[in-house]
Amino acid sequence: MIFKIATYNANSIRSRIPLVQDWLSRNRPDVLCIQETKVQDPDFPREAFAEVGYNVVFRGQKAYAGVAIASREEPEEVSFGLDSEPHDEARLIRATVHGIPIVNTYVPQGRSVNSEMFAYKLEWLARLRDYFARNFSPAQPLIWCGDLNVAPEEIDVHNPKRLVNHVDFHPDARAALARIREWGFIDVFRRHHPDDPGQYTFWDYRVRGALERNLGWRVDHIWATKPLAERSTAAWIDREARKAERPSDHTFLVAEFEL
DNA sequence: ATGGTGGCACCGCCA
Repeated sequence: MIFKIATYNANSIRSRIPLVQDWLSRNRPDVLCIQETKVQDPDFPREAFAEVGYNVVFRGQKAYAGVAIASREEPEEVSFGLDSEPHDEARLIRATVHGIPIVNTYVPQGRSVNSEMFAYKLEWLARLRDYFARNFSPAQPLIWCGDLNVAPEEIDVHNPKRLVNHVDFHPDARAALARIREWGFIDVFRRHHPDDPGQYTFWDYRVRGALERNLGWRVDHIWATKPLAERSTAAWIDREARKAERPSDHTFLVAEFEL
């Protein structure tokens, strides 16, 4: 079978219900990982997912962060948060779907390089590496996806020289991400698009004409351990979804695997 | 040029 997984930073799931329902109906992925749901669990619009044939598990809070995994099959082994303090349950959700463990994260953005929040981001990535090492093996199938809030390489931002002190492209953030990659992940999108510049998943609302001028960032990712990455058959960014009515500032990233 | 837009909170915070 072809196993199709997608990731999407919704920037409020309640604001994005029509867009997400339409996208799920047209694309029918096995799994959609969502970040920045921005809703407390009792108010999560689970019925909107059921209407288009999806189960959904989630953990959120008021106003910020929040993660969810929607899937056609019932998810197994669902858990929330890191395995060290603070758990940050609204930033990490894990589930097994069709036998494949999936970790969906909304990595802390970090605000500015000199802030405590940036130090927290770097610690968070280091703790996430430990989480993978304690709970999984790079020899087993595993998908890590989500808004990782890091553009890994120069090719992944529109102006690498100017953005070097941005929290999503700072050398320390890139090094922290590389440490996790070295544990045993392959960047599935890049595997299918080597040396293909201008492939972005996020265009800042605040930059005038950002999408048209392609002033974007590739900060949303689908990574897989080697045994699974070797089975990936395609990966693409759905740029059209960023042109929808009331779009998120991010768009959908999709990958397919032959299982 | 320390803005701009968008979302959700509530009268600012986060991205």
